[in-house]
Amino acid sequence: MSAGLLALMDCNNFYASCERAFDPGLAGRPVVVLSNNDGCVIARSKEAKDLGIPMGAPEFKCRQLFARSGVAVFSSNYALYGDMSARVMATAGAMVPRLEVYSIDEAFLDLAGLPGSPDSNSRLIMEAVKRATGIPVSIGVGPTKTLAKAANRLAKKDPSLGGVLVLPEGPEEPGRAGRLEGPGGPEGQAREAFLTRVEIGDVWGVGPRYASRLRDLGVLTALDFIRLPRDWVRKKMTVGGLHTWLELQGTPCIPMEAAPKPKKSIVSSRSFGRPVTRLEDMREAVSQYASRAAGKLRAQGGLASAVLVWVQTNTFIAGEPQYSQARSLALNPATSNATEIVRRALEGLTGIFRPGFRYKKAGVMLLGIEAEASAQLSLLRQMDGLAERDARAGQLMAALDHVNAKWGRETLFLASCGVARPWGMRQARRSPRYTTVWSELPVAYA
DNA sequence: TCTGGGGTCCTAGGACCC
DNA sequence: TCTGGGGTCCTAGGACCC
Repeated sequence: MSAGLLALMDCNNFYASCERAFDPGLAGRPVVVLSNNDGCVIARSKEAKDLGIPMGAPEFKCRQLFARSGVAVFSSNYALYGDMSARVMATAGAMVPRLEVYSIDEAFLDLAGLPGSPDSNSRLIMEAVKRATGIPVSIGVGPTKTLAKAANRLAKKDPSLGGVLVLPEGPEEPGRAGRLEGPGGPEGQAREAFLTRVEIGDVWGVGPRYASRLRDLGVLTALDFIRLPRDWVRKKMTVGGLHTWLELQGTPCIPMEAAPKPKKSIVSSRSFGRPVTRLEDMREAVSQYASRAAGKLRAQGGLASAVLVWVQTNTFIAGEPQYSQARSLALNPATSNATEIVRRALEGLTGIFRPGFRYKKAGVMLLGIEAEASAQLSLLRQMDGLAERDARAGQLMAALDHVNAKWGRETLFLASCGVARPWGMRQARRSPRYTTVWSELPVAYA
């Protein structure tokens, strides 16, 4: 049995590829997708990267280049991307014994026990996903998650690999030839050659802070990194760094997760489309965020025991008066009831809102989340007859979720969230929600 | 000269991920 | 004028307890 044969599948330029999947006219054209409020570039097709458009570049600084070079520009369309992601995951998941969704555009795949070589299996998966969804993916395979990530990175960088890179299994694999040969054997040499090609900043688990500190010490590649003394890594980079160090050498430290873990905190926050100055508008926005957070909480079957609300002005604008403040309030008993969570969030807002500022952003966070199933039933509440009220609130929320699942987000919503929403996001160039809203289905006819 | 030795809980801050 | 929105984990240090 070959333990630890892991693949990382990563969608290429995912958001840009989603836009392209429904609009063949975009083939070969540079495509970029903007963040919420159309603020900055968060996804680029290959053609857009070749134009030198950097990740995270503010839209207003690129506007001329976009126009000059015929770049197709989209507001982000998470309804579309989330649904396309589910289709990609379902397609790949049907072909492997286990799949762990790691992010909207990435999954770890367990390839152990499949007939055929890892390379041919990876290519079959790549083709199946492309056929079913139109989304191109790259796949890296290795004995640990960190090595699979690194292999994936190289598979994307080096076009000659055709989107797939399989690393040799390492000397650490018990009972394998590599172990007998030691690090100097052919597999050990191949591994070293590979690690030399992985820049230190590209290693999963090494962020900008550590990367810069390591470069100062002359550690430029993954190979340099694994040659550092174990104790130094443990001391300077804590256990996380040590896991990275071990995983790069073929020792698995980060296991596959069967099911996504329930969130311990849930955040809903947005920058406003234009500055908010009036309390009424702020109350609508906070209502909206609190009720979105409550919806996410119910979706994972949780109850929150506290809600944190915060507001802030635009820290980018020098010379304008700045203000930011947060307040947290207990939810007792813990609840997922949107009306109750909104009520408490608005209470908190009343305490922190100061007139005379141009607010840029607000948010709501749910904390102290426990599983609904394990929630304690308060004897006191039952005796008070409050249990009945709780049950009715629960039915109301279930009805709300049901209607919105069936007919689309926000078919039903709390009146306190407002209707006109002058503070709402800028989304000037959103594509249709092709796959999740009936009226926006793509049209195909002769 | 001497100034114990653990535990637990909480918070803030720093690092990372997408 | 204009710069996203989510998350997690680890550690150090303080408060408090015996």
